[in-house]
Amino acid sequence: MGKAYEPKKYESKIYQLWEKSNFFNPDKLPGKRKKMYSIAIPPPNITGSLHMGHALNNTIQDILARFYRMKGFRALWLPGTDHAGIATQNVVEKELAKEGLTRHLLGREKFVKRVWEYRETYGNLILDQLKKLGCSCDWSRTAFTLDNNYAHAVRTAFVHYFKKGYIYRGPRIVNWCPRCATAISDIEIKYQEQESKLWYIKYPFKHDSRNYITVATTRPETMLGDTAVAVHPKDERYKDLIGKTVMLPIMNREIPIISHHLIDPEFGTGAVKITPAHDNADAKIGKEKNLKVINVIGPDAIMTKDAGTYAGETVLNARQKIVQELKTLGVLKKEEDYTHKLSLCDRCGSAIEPQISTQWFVKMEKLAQPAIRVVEKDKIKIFPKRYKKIYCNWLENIEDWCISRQLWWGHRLPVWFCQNSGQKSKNKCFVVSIEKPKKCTTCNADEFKQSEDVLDTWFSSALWPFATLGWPDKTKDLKTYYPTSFLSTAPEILYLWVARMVFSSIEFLNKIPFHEVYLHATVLNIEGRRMSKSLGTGLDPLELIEKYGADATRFGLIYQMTRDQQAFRFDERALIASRNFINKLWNISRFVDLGQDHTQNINAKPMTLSDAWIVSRLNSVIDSVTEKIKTYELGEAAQELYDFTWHEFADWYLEISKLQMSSPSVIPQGPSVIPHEVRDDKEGVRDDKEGVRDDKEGVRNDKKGVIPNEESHNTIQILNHALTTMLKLLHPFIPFVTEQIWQSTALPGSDLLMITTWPKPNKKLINKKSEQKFEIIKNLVTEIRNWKTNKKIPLKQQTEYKLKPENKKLLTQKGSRDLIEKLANVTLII
RNA sequence: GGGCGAGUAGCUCAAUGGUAGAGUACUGCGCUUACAUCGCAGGGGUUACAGGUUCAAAUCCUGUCUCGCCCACCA
Repeated sequence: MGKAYEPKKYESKIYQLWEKSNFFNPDKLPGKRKKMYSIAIPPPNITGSLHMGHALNNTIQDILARFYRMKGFRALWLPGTDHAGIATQNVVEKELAKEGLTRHLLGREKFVKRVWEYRETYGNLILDQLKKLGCSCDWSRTAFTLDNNYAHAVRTAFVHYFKKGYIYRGPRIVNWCPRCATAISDIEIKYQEQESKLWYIKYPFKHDSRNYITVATTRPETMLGDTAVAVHPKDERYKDLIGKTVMLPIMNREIPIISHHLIDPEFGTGAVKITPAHDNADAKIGKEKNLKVINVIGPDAIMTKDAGTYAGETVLNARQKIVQELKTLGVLKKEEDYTHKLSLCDRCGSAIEPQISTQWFVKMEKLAQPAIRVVEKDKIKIFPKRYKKIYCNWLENIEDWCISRQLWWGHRLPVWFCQNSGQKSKNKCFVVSIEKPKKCTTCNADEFKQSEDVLDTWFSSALWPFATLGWPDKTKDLKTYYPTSFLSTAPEILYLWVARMVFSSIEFLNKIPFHEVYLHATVLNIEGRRMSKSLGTGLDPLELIEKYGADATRFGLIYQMTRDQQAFRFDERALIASRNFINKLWNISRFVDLGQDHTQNINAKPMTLSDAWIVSRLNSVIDSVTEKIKTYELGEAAQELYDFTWHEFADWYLEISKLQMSSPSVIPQGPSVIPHEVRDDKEGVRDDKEGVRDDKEGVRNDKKGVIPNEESHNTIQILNHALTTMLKLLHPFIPFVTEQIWQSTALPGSDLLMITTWPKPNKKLINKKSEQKFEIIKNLVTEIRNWKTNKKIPLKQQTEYKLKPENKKLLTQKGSRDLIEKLANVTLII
């Protein structure tokens, strides 16, 4: 073993050793293992590369998987990737753009083929990166959301919902990019501040054309499609006008004045023109109030025939001309300078034109109820607790889920439109079925065309925990590992993903998908900004692994985190500290040099006060760390292990062990410090120190090559036992170095540390009295050293120290005087 | 705009209502045969601000300020 631990030298070798063992596959684990533990990984996008959030989240999962594996569970951590519709399609489109191509030029079939090629090349990169991090996933079960069997699960789910009447088709307003000729999602929109005008327009009352209500708008051209004017129900100015009608200028259409709580009385005049066809908010109000939808802007951003005299104009031309006409008509009250956020297509920069189109929906009301109940009743526990309320609130106010997307990459809807039927419109009669139907029972058609739409990516990921185990088939895996035990993920996908898995699982399997959910902290950079590639505020975990090693990266991340945190600023200095800690552990091991078969249970008995103290502390730490991992207090557990290993075991016991192994007589002795339970061994109590001291004459301070006396031998056993225990406790956090230490000292044929048994605390050995007595000695030693430092006496220099009278009583413990004198290099004057 | 969280040592974070701790940085000494990625010792905090409850407040309550995260339909 080298003086310093070198991660690069060992990490890949150790990982290979684990993989070769097959123990990542729970079915290959030794022993009976009746209890199951399973985690479905939040599948990263195939376009993704590991970022700090992944590093944190997967470290958390690996800690849990390794912990329960060592606890004797059949632990499954099932890995995989998500096809990630929009994200992946965009990435490939950008690639195409570099070649001067577009997906439209390529055509759907070739484009999809191209995306599959992309997936073959890059799709598993992120999984390889997880291996670098040390993740103990069962790679033999790796899943992908577009696998054939997964696709079957997706279609099964769709058909199920449809047959139950939960899926329907309907109009819906979407963000439409006129140039790309597609609907795009909210996340594909970028916003740009723009200097513009706010136009105030008078809408005269029908029966009193001299009076009017004034509305304010940034988009006067949409007024051609207005079907109402809305005010806030409690707005005193307009209260009496609700229900009256006004005449829409230019179009001379009679439209009602309605009320709606979404209207902000503070904005403009407090009265808003409602254009359900071309505005998101208006569409919602329109739907609620059953307003007519009039399309005045076409998908090409040209005014439609319903725009009357403005038909055929571009949006901007129409706007200018309409403002002119309003002036002429004398209904333009005023125009104001106004800066507003313009929605632009992220890809091409065109202005978004909201459009009504036909989409598919899942009715949420009945699905949401049981999903709320299982969380309310803590059948599924969410950590941190505060997210429970947030989750329930969202589901209580949930709207129907739009599941169709006009993309090419994804699961096409299992909807088959009848082609040769008597129906005039080809899209009116259709069959919903898993496979292409032979005949339509409604219209007798026998030619079909599958829907061009694909499903929202989250529709397929909602099935992840059970589809990956083989659902809808009743597989052995499903029976064995479902429901899963634990889900760890980022808080921002609580709605998008977690909630949807819950109701899907209840709907399809009548089971919860997982027992506990942990929403981990967001990793911020040191300035407190979200780590993001596009902002350039991210750190690359792989570079950190390269620099500090995988263990230090893991430990440093976990060490900075506490369970209920919402976010923390990532500090690279924590990784340096972790690297140093790992090196410390390495060197502790070099000193202790397990040197014997540590796979055997070592029965070390505390013989001295120091022994009793360290053994007591060790057992407390086992107990506490075990509890903390179970309740996801991983940062707290890491800190406790750090402190114990370094500042108790290494700083104190290791130093004392040197004394115990060289001249045991200096050690505080005595039956009083040894718990009764462990004194049954005849070695446990010694009464003839003098004799032993004589025996020790000439013995080197080197435990190798000497015949150890009882105490020295016992000290070695305690060192061994403590180190063995620490390695086990630390293994889930820093698996590589602990396994390497284990391997470099294990006998041939012994187990991997990865599958050794998790330590159990021996509560009989937790001895608070010994701990207190030892604390006194520690404090006294520190006090004397401090005195020496202040007196500028080198610590090594032997000197006399006059004990303060109040401290004399502290020396009642046999041998404690000798220990203090040795540790502080003083001769006590009492 | 709504919801949530956070403001504690120079920096990153801890602390069931009871003497405010750690890592890092800093200062002094030390290459003591596991480790200088180290050891020993030390300095450093009116716990954002203002009130209140209490024998006792970093902690509980109210308000203010600042920052962050999530959600959202400001025409």
